[in-house]
Amino acid sequence: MPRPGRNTYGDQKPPYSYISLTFMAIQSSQEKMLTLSDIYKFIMDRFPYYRKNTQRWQNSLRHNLSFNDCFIKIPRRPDRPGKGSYWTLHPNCGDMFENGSLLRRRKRFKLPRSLRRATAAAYAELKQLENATHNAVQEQAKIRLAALAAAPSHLQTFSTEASRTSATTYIQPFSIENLIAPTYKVPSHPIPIQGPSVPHPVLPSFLPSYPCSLPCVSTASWASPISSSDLPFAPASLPSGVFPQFLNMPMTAHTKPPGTISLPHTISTMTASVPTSIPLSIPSFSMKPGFLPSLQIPGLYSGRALFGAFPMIASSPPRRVDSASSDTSEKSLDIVSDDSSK
DNA sequence: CTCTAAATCAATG
DNA sequence: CATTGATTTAGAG
Repeated sequence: MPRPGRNTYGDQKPPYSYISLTFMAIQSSQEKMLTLSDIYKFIMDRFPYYRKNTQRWQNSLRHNLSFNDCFIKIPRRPDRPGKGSYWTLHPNCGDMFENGSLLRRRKRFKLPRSLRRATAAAYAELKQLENATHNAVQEQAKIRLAALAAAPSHLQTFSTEASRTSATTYIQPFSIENLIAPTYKVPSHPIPIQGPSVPHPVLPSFLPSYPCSLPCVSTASWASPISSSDLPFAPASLPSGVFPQFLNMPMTAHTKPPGTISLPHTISTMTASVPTSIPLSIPSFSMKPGFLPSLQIPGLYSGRALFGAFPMIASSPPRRVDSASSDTSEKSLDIVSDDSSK
């Protein structure tokens, strides 16, 4: 009995349907999600039969992707450009081949009309989110550039009383670094986001795992421009019980532009409440000037702010907050800083 | 054999 | 690349 995984069919046609092949390809991937060309490659790598007549079977495969509800199209992230969407498996289609036959299923996996519409709506929503997020980033860039042209007085409202009275706090008050990544102390309460707001859609429970950023605009502070002892983040709101796989997943912090910082930390705990919140533990790490950090947790889908973690600077001066009253109310936060001294 | 999933061809966006 | 329809092929019971 041939098993999927090792190719022993030579030039003979493997006894798998296109659905099976696609299923295998997506399952084999780390993120359970592949582009069309990735799927092509998986099949052609494993089964020499499909190295010929590509036009024919690839057209059939595309037909299958569109036709079968068990395949869901996921939009690309803006930070992962390329052609084509990602394809993933509907989480409820796992028992499609429960009878063992990968050739023909007992029954087609078909979604009710309403769910098909919901899937399409979620897809549209995600694309909208990408746009909104991009717009938010652009807006922030404008605001910060405008701040560069103007006096930096309102930036100082982010700083503490002590730093405002200290002439040495801003060594280069007009530097890009101070505008893009200004030194400021964030109080125990989250900074209200001003300017363009990012939509906060409901997470469809049927959407699959997906690496994403978390909406992390919240309490945190860091020093500019080089080293940081804390990273801005908030407990992430997640649907409960849907994605157990994000436990112990590595996290990375993305900067824009450019680059990625790998955080040697994983999500260790997860409460069971609804919505689930994840206490994140993040050590100190260095950031270069000009960053827009965001947390990335592979394996977790969230249709929320794709660049939600960067600190927003309000176009109008926010009310000043005194960091001295640092009685933190964020009990779910679990910040681990190996830089105990600031 | 019947039923219907799967494959194929192909038009269209 | 993606969607959809029409049509044929073929697996399962």
